Amino acid sequence: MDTIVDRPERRLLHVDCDAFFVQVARLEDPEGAGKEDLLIVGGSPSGRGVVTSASYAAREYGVRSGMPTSQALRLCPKAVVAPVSRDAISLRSKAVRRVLEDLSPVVQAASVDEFYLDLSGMERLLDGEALAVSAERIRLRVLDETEVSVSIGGATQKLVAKLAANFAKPAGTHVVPPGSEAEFMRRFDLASIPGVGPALAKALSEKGLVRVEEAQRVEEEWWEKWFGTSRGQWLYRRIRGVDGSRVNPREPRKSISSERTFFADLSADEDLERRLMQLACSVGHTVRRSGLRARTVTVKLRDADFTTRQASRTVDEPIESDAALFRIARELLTELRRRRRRPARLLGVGVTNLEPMEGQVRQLGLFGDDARVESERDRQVARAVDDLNERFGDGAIVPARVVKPR
DNA sequence: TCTGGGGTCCTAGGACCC
DNA sequence: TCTGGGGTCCTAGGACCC
Repeated sequence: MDTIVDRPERRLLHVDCDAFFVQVARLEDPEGAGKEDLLIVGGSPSGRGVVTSASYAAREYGVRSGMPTSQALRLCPKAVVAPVSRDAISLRSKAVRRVLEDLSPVVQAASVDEFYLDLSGMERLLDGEALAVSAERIRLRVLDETEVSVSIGGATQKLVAKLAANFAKPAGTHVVPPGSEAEFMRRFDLASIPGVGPALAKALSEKGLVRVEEAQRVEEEWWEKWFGTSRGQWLYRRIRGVDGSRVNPREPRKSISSERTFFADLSADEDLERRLMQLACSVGHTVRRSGLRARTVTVKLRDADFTTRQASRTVDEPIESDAALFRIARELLTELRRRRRRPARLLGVGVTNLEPMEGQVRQLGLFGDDARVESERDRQVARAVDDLNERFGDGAIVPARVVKPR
């Protein structure tokens, strides 16, 4: 149960990095792309990319993250599109997190650029410091130690703290006092509430509801009638700024995946299988590096017409090797292609049903190693490849051929 | 205008077990 | 002959977030 009843006046902060990818691009390349006022980060190498993050100047032209880069450049032709390395993103993100962990007992990383802090119970330690003062102190400390500009929202609820941080952007703080959550919510459109996406926003506007203010006047029974008990109640609470969820420091990873949109659509099975192999190896590597094994493999296929399908299979014993991953993935891909055969735009491999690798006792095969999904040799090969890649750099070792079916 | 890549969570039907 | 209900797991799809 995730509902808080015993502490109605929690002191929560939401720390949100301002245009994070743009900031990191500037820090990484201050003399080059970093100098551009109109800067867009994004666009995958496929050339079919979308905007990951746009500078505030570019946003004035209507550029938004998630927008196709081509469209962004039509809106803002003078903008410069730059890439930013994942390592740089990850290092900066960790740096911000370390500072926050120094300042707060409970820190949850909600994504690379968002963190929740719970300062409840620290009143005495902070000498009765007002939450707004704490927020500003933390903002300055992060900026000073990491060069990353953040905005911070404070409230009794995560949902409200997050909206308050958005409200304070850029480089600001905003605290919503206990008891004024519902009032604070009234300034927003329903579509800006986290959890209300395009589909739900459309359903709401078809009922004539666009503003939170209007929605707050609708009685609870109507919400339940329209959206069912659970979803209806969820909405009724949410538009009043109540979500009750806790700040959770560490949640175990539930899935690992890798997918690629091709530069040009692929039709040949051999081409798809080669890409599938690369994806399986990438996922396998992450699985092993994380000290995990997986029981369910999923293949995702997006056809040229953007129809997206997936197929998955669960095996009895968790696997970790590229070879086993690939064998299952290939069967799933074959099945998907049998059902519908179009040029493929995107291919993905993912695993779920993750289990920790350590402390696992491998059962001895009832039918011997050959009948198993994954053999001891498969695992040894995978580890050897990991070792070599670690020594000579990722990607130094690639499979010489497609592994034969068993 | 033509839609990335990494995730989480929810729903719903069917299999299977008790 | 027709007919239970609850729980768990698997699969597929979809909404949503950054």
